[in-house]
Amino acid sequence: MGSKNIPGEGRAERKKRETRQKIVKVAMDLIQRQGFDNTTMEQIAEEADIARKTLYNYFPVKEAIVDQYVREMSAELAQKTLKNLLKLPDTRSRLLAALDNAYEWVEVNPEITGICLGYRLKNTCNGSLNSDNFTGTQSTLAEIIRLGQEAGELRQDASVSLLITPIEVFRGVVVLDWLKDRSRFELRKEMAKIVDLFLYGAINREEPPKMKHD
Amino acid sequence: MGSKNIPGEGRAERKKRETRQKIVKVAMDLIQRQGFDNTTMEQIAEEADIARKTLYNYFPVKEAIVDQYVREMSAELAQKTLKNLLKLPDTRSRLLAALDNAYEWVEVNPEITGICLGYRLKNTCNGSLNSDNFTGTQSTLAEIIRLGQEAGELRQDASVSLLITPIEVFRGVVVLDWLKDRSRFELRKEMAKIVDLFLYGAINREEPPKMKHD
DNA sequence: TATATTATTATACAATGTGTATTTATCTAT
DNA sequence: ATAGATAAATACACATTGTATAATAATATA
Repeated sequence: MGSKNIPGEGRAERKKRETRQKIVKVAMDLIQRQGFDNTTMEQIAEEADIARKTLYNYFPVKEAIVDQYVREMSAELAQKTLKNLLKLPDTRSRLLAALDNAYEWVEVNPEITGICLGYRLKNTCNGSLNSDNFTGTQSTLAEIIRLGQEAGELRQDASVSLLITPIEVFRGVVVLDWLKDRSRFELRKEMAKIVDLFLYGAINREEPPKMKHD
Repeated sequence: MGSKNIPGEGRAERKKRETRQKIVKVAMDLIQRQGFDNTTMEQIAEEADIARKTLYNYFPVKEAIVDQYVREMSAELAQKTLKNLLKLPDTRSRLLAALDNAYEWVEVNPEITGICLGYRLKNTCNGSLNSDNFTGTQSTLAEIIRLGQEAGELRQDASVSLLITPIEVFRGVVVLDWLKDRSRFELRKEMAKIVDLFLYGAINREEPPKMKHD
């Protein structure tokens, strides 16, 4: 514990950070072993050797602990993924690779994924918009889109943030769909279709456009 | 109460249906007046003149009452909307009209919308997939896409259910985005951009149907 | 009418999350 | 180094949620 000495950090701040880390570690151990619902805040507090009320000082709800954990994983994953992106030839393959990486994790951690997505949506609604709300996957996707625009491959009349919306959301939805019934389809195959739809749109290109005004 | 006599319905079934309706009515009155969090299940039960436990027999969680209400509203709205769709010339205008209608309601009921979306996502995760999980807006969008495919306007190599995913999801996301900070943009303008993106895709084209926005 | 079935209820319970006040640890200025 | 300021940790009490159990009431069916 406290292996890293961060310069402008007093004892209090360091201990807080350590406690926070310990909570996440201890909580995730319990949750992975017993399931989310079967793990109480009491237990987590006990195991982390703090009072229950203190635990609530660090994380206002149980889901927030899971969210913190997923953010850390996601950031870590994004860092690794980012390096490999430039090796790939175009936007399509980059998108597929990035999503593929993310799903690998999702497939192994379905419960955690579901809890985290639900929590984030709820928070989005309640409007407490955090500035550090940017997850690892999101930053990866943003970079892919930026690269695509730079190369002239993607349309430039739409901002990165507008373009990221659909693809980011597709990701969430496909995951949810898959969580509902894991045997129904293969996550990756479905994702490939969605990426295609995102890139080329829903309009039929075989025939000339039929957009007539009257 | 009990104004409609449904043929094969005994006394018990009728009373159950009536109680259910009464709960939704009473609960929504309270929630609209006091807010969701300030309305307790105790209060709702009291007002509906049933025991708290009985209330839980009808709705397992408070959010489920709101969801039920939104479903009813949504179905009603969809019926009205559907009639006007055929008068419109193409998919683009139909999509915009349908979403426009839906947003009118959302703008008036932001809290309810947020609660309902959050609840549905959570349920999706937990995998209890209801067969009657199809909302009014979804059926409207499905019909629009079906019409578009029939006219050869939309690509036919993708199923309705696949095509509906992105547009349905866009809808949710734009709403969420708007809920976060209602002053930031106009719901309808943003939606128009998203519809374009859905139809024409993110790829840069030689003769592009450029997005028309400021 | 008698009986089986199902819904309602009272009661008790575990757990979540909050508010308040007290104690403890850390930081800062002298 | 010490005293006071500041912030965190804690104990305690509380309202609320949602569940489990068993007794009671209402309804359907024979």
